[in-house]
Amino acid sequence: MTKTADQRRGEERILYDAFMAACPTRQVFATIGDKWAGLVVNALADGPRRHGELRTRIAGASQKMLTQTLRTLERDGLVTRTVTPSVPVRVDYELTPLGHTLVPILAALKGWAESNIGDILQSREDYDAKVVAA
Amino acid sequence: MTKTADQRRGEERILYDAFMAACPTRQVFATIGDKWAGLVVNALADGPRRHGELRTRIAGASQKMLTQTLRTLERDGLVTRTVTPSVPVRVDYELTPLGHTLVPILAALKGWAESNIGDILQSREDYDAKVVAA
DNA sequence: CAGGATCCCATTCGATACTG
DNA sequence: CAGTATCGAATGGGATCCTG
Repeated sequence: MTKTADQRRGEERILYDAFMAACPTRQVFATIGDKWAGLVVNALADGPRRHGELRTRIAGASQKMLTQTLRTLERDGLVTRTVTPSVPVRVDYELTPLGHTLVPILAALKGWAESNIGDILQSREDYDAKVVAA
Repeated sequence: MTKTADQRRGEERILYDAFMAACPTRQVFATIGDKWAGLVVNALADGPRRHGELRTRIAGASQKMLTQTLRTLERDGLVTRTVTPSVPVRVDYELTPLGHTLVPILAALKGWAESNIGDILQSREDYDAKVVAA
């Protein structure tokens, strides 16, 4: 009976896993909270884009990450992928209706971020200054 | 002149770094898009909590991650950390006014997730079925 | 009770090279 | 042009032990 605490942790962890598996928010967060997904959705917000266009618009994303992100979004039904089998293949990505409903949410988040980034940066400076002093 | 493409990538990367450094949304996302930060903010939405309470409410977060997340949120000025030097130390965490303004945004995201999780899960099933078939 | 310090495994992501 | 495959570095995150 000495490991009661540890055992409890283990049980909590199992409960947590079950809870998480059923938690919609986290599952969704796993996709759209992704490093690139938000940028991609924004880049697609005002119309379809070709793969190459996205690479340009989201300069900095490696081709690997871009493809990977697009696959995830496609899997979740947020974007469609349309292949036109011409001579150099052409692939277009476009937001689905569901994907479009996400845009305002992201916009709200973006708005909040832009409104409060000043305070946050200031807070970080203060905090870091205090830590150095301590 | 043969490595033009590579060089362009490198230049894009530098521009990207500069852009990212100045992009408020991404900086904020780095904090609140974190695996645990959202849960913590939610757990604090309706009042201050002690460290131990948070551990219980967010069962599954290791103590390390909880502390780390709280530190980040504190640094960003979203929560306050109050130490009461009693015999067993007591530490309370509470959302700042700024932190509270984030709650509705998170709630919107949560609402969207809960509304659309069904479609998303269905889409994943369909997608996976197609992949297996291919 | 709160949380710092370590160890260590799993995943992420970028760079590079290759295919249709 | 779009995408896949592989490798290696970096990071995230959990388990454990220790302090005030």
